Amino acid sequence: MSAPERARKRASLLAAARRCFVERGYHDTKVDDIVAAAGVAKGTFYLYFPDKRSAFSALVYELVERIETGIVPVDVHREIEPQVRYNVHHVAASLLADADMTRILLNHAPGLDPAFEEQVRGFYAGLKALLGESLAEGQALGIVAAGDARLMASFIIGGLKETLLEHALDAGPSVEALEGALMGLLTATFLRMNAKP
Amino acid sequence: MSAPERARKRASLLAAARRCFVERGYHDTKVDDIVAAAGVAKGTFYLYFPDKRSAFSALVYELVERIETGIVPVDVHREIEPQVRYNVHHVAASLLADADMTRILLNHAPGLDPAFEEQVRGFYAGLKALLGESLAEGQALGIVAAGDARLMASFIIGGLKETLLEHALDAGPSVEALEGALMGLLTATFLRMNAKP
Amino acid sequence: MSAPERARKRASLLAAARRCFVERGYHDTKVDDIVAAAGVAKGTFYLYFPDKRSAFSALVYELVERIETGIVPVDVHREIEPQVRYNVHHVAASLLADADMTRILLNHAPGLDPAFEEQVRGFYAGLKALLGESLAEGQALGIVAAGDARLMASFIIGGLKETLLEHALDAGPSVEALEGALMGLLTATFLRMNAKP
Amino acid sequence: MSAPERARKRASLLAAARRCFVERGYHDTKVDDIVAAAGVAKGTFYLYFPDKRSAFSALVYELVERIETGIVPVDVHREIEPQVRYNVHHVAASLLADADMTRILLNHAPGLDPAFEEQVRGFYAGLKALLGESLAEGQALGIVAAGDARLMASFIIGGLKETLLEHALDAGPSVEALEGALMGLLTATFLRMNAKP
DNA sequence: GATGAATGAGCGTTCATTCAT
DNA sequence: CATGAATGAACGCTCATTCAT
Repeated sequence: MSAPERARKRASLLAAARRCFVERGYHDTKVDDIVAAAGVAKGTFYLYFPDKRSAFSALVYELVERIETGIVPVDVHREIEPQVRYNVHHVAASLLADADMTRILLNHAPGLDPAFEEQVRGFYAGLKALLGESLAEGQALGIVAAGDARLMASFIIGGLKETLLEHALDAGPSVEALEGALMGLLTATFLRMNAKP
Repeated sequence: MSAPERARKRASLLAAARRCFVERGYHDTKVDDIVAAAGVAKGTFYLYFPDKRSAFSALVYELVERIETGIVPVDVHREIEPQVRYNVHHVAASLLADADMTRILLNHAPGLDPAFEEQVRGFYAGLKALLGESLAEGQALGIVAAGDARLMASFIIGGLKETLLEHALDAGPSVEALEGALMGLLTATFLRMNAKP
Repeated sequence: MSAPERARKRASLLAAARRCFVERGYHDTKVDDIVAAAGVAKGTFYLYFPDKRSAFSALVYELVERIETGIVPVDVHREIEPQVRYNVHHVAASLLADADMTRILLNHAPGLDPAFEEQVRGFYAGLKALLGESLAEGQALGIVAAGDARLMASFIIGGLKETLLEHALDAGPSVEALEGALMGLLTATFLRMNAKP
Repeated sequence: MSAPERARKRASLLAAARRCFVERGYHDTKVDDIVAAAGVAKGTFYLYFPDKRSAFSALVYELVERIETGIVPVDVHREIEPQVRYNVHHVAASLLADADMTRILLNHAPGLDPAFEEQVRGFYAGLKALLGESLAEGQALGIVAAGDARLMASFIIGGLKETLLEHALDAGPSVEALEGALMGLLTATFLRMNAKP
């Protein structure tokens, strides 16, 4: 079997797994459900994943990767607003393009088991560090509200998680509208982007 | 068995359950663990709870109740800052007085099963509605930043969840310090409390 | 459940397991077979044994213990023949009283897994050491044929294993007859018991 | 594929299988292990053997054949000692040249399953019959100790199995030394070869 | 012939729940 | 009420075997 063929098969299994995890959560999804959804025999699952946990982990990892690689650290010497807007857009679009996985990442992933929680927490920690640095720089330039930058970063990440999850769960207005609203919220509160360096 | 005696036993079982859930998470906690921790026989558990899920649910409900009943809707015609500070204090103190349960409520509770998720979501929805109304009133009075009040409420709730969870997980500085920092963050961003009605 | 009651139940499970192991061998005996033979539910098995292997091990251990504790080291300063006869009788009777277990000990036990093999080999090693010492003493007294006593001990143990297993498998003549024949064989070959110290 | 080519491939598969069975035992050797060791694909195995059992069986059969065909019935009218020595040498050398297979034949083979056990028992039965006849003849000539010749044959076979297995397991002294010791043991006990017909 | 992906029956073990004492 | 032995459905994972390429 050629490598891309194998990859395609793996992806199809992963897609089936995603559907199941989304519908029933991790613990209520049986390997039998996944293979039934994928239309293969049980043993086939284990040709592509060492165990059930790995399939779940792969799904989360995929999403995390996609988000992380797309984020650009804000360069405070260039115009701020478009950069922030881009990052908000990237994160929101990544998550909302895949509302199912958002639910999984934000809702089911924590509390699975310590090792797994670590993976997810690491992801957030990375985001927070990145954002925290940008905020600190911005504060030095007077374009970000004063205060503990690390705390602010956590607060913002939390705010984004909550609003995006809500959107993913309730299928709210368009992504564009949500992004606009979030940008408005950020500029009205944390960012003073009319201030010039 | 007298009613209070029964209540005491139930509480002791619940306490044991909490310890277990905190240490191992819901799925890795066996009923055997709980009864062992409580020092009773296995059957006894089922005299007080119809099943394992109910015990977990009761723990969450307890915490949710405690928080909800203590929140005071902000009366915008009186001085804002102490009221907000009180609510922040109440929520933070409730959660952090019980870092274990915070972890459970914020980390393990979602994704358990649809019915349970509903319970937790309902709790947050209530908080957001309450906060959203207050924010809207505040905006009318010019003491809250402009923008979609409901979105703002979700964002703030999300920010609080994230920062409080982080605190519960990492055992950060004192509750008082955290509260102070959060108040600073809120007043620097969402609230314009120096504006007078 | 009282201790003896529990012991009785365990013994009944063990008896069922023995029947199954004897009929089908270790690997072809399923836990389902054992519990069916014992007339209990599957879970019950695991109340008495941590796993399938342990039940098997317990059976072998039981027999090994019974044999080992009954063996008396030959005191060469007292009359030899009755002591040897007693030991032969003890071993033969122990094994043949329980032809099933003999089959298991001599046929199925080796080759199960390294840890288990060790247990069985240790048992034989003990027997050989004991016998070897007696033979060496006997040689010093001129009542045992000359030669490498350790090798002789192994040879005799092997001979006993083979003849007793054959007897267990083919249900030969009475135990008494077999014992008599074996004594005859030993006195005609290894032992010179008419020689006096 | 030419017949010898096919035979060579089969032999290579068998060699790989032997290595695996020796290292891990029958049940812990997977067909995957064998084909990996042989460097062929899984399906190939089934072109040469109908199933896993057959490969094992073939290995045992090979050894059994080699031993059986080399044994010479003792002609009591010619000098006994060299003939016995030759047979002891042949059996010992066959087994010990291949300590691995000895372990398999003597340790793992029994207890695999009833059909297989039959094969191995048949082999021993043949040896015993052959030996028993020789012993009986020898007794008639006064050069073998008196007693039940069949029992004696079993005893001797058992003794040889045990000592040879021990040697295979513990890697004792040289084959020659062991053979010498065994001959000494046999002549000191069962055989009176100095007696002349 | 050779390959190796796919199969699916099968099994050991777990654990929430029940109920006779 | 309390107990804890018993239950049995359920599940993750294995691996000998098959068969389309």
